[in-house]
Amino acid sequence: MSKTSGKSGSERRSGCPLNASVEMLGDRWSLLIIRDMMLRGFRSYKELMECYEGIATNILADRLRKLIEYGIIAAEPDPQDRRKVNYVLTRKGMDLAPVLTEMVLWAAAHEETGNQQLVELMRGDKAKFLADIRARWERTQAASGK
Amino acid sequence: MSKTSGKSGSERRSGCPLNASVEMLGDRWSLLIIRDMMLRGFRSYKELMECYEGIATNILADRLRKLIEYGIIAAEPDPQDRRKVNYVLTRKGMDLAPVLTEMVLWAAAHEETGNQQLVELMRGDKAKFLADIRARWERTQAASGK
DNA sequence: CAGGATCCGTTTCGATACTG
DNA sequence: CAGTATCGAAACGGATCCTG
Repeated sequence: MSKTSGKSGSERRSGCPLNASVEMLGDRWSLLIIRDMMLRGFRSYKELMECYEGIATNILADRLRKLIEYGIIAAEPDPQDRRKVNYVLTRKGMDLAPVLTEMVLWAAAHEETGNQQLVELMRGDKAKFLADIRARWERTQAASGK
Repeated sequence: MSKTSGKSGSERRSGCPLNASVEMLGDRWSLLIIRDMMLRGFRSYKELMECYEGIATNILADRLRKLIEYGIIAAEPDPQDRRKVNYVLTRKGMDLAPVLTEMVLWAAAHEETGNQQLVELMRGDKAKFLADIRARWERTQAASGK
């Protein structure tokens, strides 16, 4: 569908750093989903759904699908309950941690914001903060048998 | 506009860091506009327009208006040619430099990307890179009489 | 000519209802 | 619980027109 003018932007704008990534991250939900998986440890559709009550079921499903397609998250069966699906960050997704951190710090500096503890944690020792969440991620990777 | 259901998300999702900011940055163009103003020194409607040939005039105008409204950029008359308008980053906008930098580095690590020189510059000494672009910005501020 | 505003067809989003 | 189907609303993109 949609062959009105051939290329709808993505192809035209490639070659410059960021253009392709914005294609994925440049929407209202993706960054929030990644943030909550990274910083709050969310893993299931339900957790994400309840968090932002505003999101529609189909939108959440769609964003999760696209994030998977893009290699930022992966869906894997829950080790305890094989019927359940857990969404986990891939390494590529975890590598977004510095971006998210800088964004939270920016937001904290320029907007009213909640969760000052988290902000302080980031601001105090950014490198340590990043190392810590990465280490936690490594452990979950090991736990899930990867 | 858009008063279909009273509160369209922003109010419901406040309190958590990032929610409000994503409202502004979470779209396909805003981050690219900021990047080009910050990293490539773009200042005019025309420069931006020609850069991403894909963007429609009304969309660019709309994004510029919203970025101004949000305090990320400002419009001021060109000192040489009073008919022209220059768009410049505010301090709040410049403070996005670390975010942009991390994003570019992420994109460079995980996507094919152009402009490797820029990436190398960032990766080599991130702090110096950030200090440099901020210093350049300070100079333009001084030059425009602010 | 730069910097938009307006109109219009197309694409995407989002709320609700519904389903395995 | 974890989504899919549907359908109206909003955003987008392109072309054109307006204004200083």
